[in-house]
Amino acid sequence: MKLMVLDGNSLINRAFYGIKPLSASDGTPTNAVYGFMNILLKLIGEDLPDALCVTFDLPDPTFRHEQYAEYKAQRKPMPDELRVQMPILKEVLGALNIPCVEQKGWEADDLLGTFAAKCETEGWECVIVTGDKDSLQLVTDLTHVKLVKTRMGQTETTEYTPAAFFEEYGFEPIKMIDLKALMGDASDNIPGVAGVGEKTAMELVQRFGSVKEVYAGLETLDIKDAVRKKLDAGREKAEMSYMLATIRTDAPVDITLQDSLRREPDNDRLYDILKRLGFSRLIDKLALAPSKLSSRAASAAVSPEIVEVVTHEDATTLLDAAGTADCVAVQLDIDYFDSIAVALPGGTRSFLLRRGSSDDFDETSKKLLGSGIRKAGHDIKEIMRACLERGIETGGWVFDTALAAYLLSPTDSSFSLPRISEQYLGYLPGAPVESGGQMTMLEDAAIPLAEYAYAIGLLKNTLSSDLKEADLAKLYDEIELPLCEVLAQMELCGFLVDKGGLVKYGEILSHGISAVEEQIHSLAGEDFNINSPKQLGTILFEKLMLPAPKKTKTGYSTNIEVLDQLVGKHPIIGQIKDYRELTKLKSTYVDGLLKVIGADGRIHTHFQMTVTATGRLSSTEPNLQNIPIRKEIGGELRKMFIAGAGNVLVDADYSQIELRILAHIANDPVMIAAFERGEDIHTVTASQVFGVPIEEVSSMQRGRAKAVNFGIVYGISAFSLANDIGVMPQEAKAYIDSYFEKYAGVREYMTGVIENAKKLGYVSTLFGRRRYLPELKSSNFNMRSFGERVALNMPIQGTAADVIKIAMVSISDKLASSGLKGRLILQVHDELIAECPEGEAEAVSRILREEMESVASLSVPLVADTRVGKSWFDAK
DNA sequence: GTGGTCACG
DNA sequence: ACGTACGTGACCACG
Repeated sequence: MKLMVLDGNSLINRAFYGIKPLSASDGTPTNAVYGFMNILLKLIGEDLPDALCVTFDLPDPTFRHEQYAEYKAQRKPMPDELRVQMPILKEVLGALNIPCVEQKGWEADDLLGTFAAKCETEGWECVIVTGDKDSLQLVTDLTHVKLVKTRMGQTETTEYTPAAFFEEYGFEPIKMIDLKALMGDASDNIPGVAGVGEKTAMELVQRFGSVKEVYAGLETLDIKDAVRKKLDAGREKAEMSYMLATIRTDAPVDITLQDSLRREPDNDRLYDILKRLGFSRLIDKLALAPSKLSSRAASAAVSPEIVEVVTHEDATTLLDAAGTADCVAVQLDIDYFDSIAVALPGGTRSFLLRRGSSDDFDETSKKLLGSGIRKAGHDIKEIMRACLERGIETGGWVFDTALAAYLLSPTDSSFSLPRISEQYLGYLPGAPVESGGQMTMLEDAAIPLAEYAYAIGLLKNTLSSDLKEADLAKLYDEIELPLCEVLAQMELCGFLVDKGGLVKYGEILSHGISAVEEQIHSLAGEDFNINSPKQLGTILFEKLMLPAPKKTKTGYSTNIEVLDQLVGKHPIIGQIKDYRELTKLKSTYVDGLLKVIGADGRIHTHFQMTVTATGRLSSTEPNLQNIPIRKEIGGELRKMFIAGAGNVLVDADYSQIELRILAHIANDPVMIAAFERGEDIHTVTASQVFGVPIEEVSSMQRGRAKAVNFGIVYGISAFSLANDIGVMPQEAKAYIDSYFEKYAGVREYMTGVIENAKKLGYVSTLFGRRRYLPELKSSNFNMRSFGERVALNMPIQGTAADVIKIAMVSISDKLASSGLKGRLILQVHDELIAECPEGEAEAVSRILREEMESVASLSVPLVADTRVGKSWFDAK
């Protein structure tokens, strides 16, 4: 049997400080409860305990440690945002049927120790979960401690067994008491021996075993005189500290091990609480359904009446109404085009048409999708693509609920229709319907569609007024919505691939891989899976005894940084680097791309419009935005991306768009002047930072200046810059200081943008795109620093994203209106690729360049370079 | 499903 | 004193 006992106070504290602020719709802070739940569920999943309980301490300073009561009183009080979450957590635990243990006057450690002792008596295993190292003294063969850390919202645990503890500390767990008796512990008000700190205490315990033995041999043992003196003076304090540091195991808790055996949660109650807290992902994860009561209550007010359109006459009536309406809401099944639902504005009904049961289904749906009817939909780019693929003409899409929700808050985790409907309307469409009661004539599968259409109609109202309120309407109407069709066309077009060439290239790679693999295995003296970081780590750092410079939480790190440090120490390293490079190319690119070449020989990526936090697009299935180019062998791959017969590719990319945007936003005269004169910005920066004339900048200096420029865009820190360019942090700091001295406008921008973001709670781009930054309010240093870096970066990266999106829309218009055959086929953040007949190359190049450069008039010129070629390799 | 690794801007 | 660049997606191993 296994008991898991969680240190409630410690864990909720960790969660509170480690997780960005979250709140329920009524404003109640919820981050600590959320974090606690995640830790709890993760650990239960990992450890599968038979019994569970959570301890909470209610310290009563007069009961124990009375001498130090005054220190306790000075402890920082719990922040209000955390205090209000304590009862909520207990409520959740109650619904989970997990017992909470509180005992006035007893500290968390004593309660944990008491449970551990109970387990030891019964022969149960015990896992103590806490964020506090104090309880490590409880570790035995039966009792393990899992130490929880939260980093960047991620929770990590380290399990301490007696062996793991010994490896780290060099003595047995129980000797923790001796350690603390000597070094003391300010947070627990244990004085320790004055003048003895961690280092000395560790050494004493490791060498002599215990406080007792140290004092027994104080005169004779080999101890530095200075230390001996301090120990002698602190004898009494040490004895008292030993007592204070010893965790007690006799707290009078009235919960038995039997009481803590796991029981089924009270699902209805749990659902209601989690819903109130807005923890929808948790609800999904726990597969909780609304209880019958709350389901009816939540949806009764807004569920539409579903009307099936059967006769020709029904259809005509609907089409007439839709044609005169300002905007109708439409949802359809884009996989089969078998059903389509329509909701009229202001109505309470949702109309459903289905192939097979509606007369003239094809005819009617065609009219509904046509440009004569103004429509709102969810993810209209996907709908447009689906229509284009089937040769169905479509138009009249004037609202997209997914895009609207994305613009309002791009960092939300999902923009699925039910999610945003629940978020903005409190209505969950497509929820399982109670069977029995009123019989419905409709198949269950069709009901969600009708409810979705209805939700889209309601959402349009809410979201469009929210967009106006947040000054996002222009961005939405003039950039995002028009872009949908551009992207749908690009996806439809696709990128032609030389399949035969790709296969051959794959074969060459395979030969290379076999050869390298063989060499690696022979150098290692055994066969193993080189792709397994675990096995590779064992070979490198245990068998070959190479120095392991870095560890990950699961083992040795074997990433490229580590390997680079080991180059020259063993011939296997270079081979492993080659192996990695070759297998990456083979599996991700050659095999991966071959899998997604369409019947037309072209690759049709999917552009995601609602994924990134900054407004960029992303590309999936496959990702065409990360095709290799930096290394020679990978660049070969771009030769396989080609133009069709008689066509060429036109590649246009912005030059230094992010730094130009920075120059504009920061209104920095030095940087603006450099761009106006058309100078190489990295060289200019080097000249500024290193104080040498432009002509004398060395390539090393230019390289470092380039890293500084990148760093500025990302929200720089001396540490990371140093790491990046391989200098000492002081040196990196000197570069940054010098940079800010020369580019004073940039410095002002950096401080100003953060200040402003703290005031407003968000940052925005030149075109008004927003990103909210709750991290800035975090009391956790790392979290807050992250928020500050994002505040610096998002306006730059996001403005660049806006700029190229605008260019895409105008290029697409211009290409069509000038009667050219050329079409855009790909976007890679600052680069656009078009395909056109050879004869159009010049005209298309000019359109790309001109439209890209004239998107906005900034205080620096926007510059785009174009090239023409038969393959992506040639055109770049 | 998650973490490590590595491809891109 | 804290631990460190910004934004993505795909593949593999492993639990």
